[in-house]
Amino acid sequence: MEAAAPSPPPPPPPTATLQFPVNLNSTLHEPPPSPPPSPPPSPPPPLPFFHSHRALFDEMNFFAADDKSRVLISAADSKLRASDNLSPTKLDFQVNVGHPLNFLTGLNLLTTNYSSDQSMVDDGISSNPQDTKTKNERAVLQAELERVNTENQRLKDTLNQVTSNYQSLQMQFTTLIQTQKAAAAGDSTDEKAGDQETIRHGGGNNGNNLVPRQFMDLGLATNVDIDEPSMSSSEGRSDRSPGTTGEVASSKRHSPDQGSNLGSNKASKFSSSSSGKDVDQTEATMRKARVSVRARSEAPMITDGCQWRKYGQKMAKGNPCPRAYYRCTMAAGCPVRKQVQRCAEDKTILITTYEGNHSHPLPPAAMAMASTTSSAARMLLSGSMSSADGLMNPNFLARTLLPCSSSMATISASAPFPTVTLDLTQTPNPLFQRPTPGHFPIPFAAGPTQSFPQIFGHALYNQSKFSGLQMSKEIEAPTPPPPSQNPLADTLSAASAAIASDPNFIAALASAMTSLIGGSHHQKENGNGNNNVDNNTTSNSQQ
DNA sequence: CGTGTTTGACCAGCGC
DNA sequence: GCGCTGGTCAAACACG
Repeated sequence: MEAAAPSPPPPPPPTATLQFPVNLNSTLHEPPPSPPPSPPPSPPPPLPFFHSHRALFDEMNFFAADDKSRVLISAADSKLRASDNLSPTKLDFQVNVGHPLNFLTGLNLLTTNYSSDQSMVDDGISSNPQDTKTKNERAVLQAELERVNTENQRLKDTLNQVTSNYQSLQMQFTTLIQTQKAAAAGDSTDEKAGDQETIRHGGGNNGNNLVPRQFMDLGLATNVDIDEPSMSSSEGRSDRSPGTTGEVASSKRHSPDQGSNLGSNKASKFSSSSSGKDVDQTEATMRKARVSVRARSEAPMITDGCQWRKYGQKMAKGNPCPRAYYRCTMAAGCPVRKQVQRCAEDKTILITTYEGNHSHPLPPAAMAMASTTSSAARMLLSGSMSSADGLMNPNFLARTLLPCSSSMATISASAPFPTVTLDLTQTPNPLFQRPTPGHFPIPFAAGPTQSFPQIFGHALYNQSKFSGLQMSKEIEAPTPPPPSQNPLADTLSAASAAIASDPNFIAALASAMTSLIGGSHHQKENGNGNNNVDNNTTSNSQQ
């Protein structure tokens, strides 16, 4: 009974709702309700914080909305400038704008003399050498702020451009696939080879461009997926009025058939034309594509930023832990559903399986996970469309979806549903292991080398269709995925590495993911998985 | 009273 | 056809 858990009403999201990436230091989260009566407990000024958190501005801004970013920085800036009404706690925070250089000394002075600086900071008449020094340091800090602002803006511009390119190329890719499908209809054997070839070598530009675009989809793609329009058709079914029962039946009960269509009738259906039927079929297939996420968590459910309503629970065969069924309630008719179940072998592993695409805007917190799963599903289905087997190299997904981790991605296109599994239980990336005060520390903690197969689920062991891509070899290997084994993987590796090498992106991604998963604790505690992420999505009492 | 959860019943697919 | 299983429904219930 999840609802039975004591769930005090979530505290109203503080103004610093973007703190979620900053959860590395919970002390920064606590807005001082009133100026602390005493200075920070630690005698030495907390300036060193700043050094370690300097990059947080980048990572926060990376995902942050513009306004919030500016607010954040301007707030810090104002704190640097203001000398009044600054509590010692706030002063600690301001230090975070610092530069890893020696001007910490200057800040130290500022802090040390804070109580008596009220008059000397702004009067501008003091000839005190300390004052001059302080001013210099302030100037340095302001310059640094300017630099950070500029960098942030540049990153956002780059982000927008990449996103735009991605969407454009994705459309081209889809068109290309369908065109090839039409051309090669009826010849499934050649079709597979041709599609694989398309992915690997399909046009120097396309093949190369495709990779980073899909990679970027991880955090940037919106929920407005290509199949989004068709979601409206599924919205009617949520009413569950008797009149829509037929639709429900057609959309739900036929799912296995749709899954089989991936292998049998899909080609002809996709090659029929570019009419809405194709779109419907794609959408229907997409909705049935599943993305599973394995993560270590003792929370009943990982926080992905969405609102979910539990609508069923069943005991699944072969697992003593019940499987819970949730549907997204962030918007009426949202077709997204997920199943949550603990791994039978290791109950610390939570297996969350997502299905469908959101038919509504998502908060930033949900965007990351939703985009990840959506991308995985789309990629899987792209593979399905290009290949009757719906195959992809696991490295592709692993590096495309989670480039900064070594988590493994596996795919099963076998019946009943094509499934992508993202294994986050063995992420060695310290970013994911960083203990987060105030947050649930488990989620991405790297446990011992996992002993589970990288794939799970009903039919996932039936990987006969994957033999051609050495899936099983990698899947069964208990070690991290080996280096890429084909040109596609090489290309992807290079592209992913290039992007992943950006420390800002890594930090941002890590923060986002950490936040997403780390919030699971709060979700259970206060029934709000977003309260630390986005004030626009507040009041979403989950479960 | 509204919202969300629980849980038994129901339905469809699948294998024998 | 029958039983098993996965998935969903919906009435009952809990909670704020």
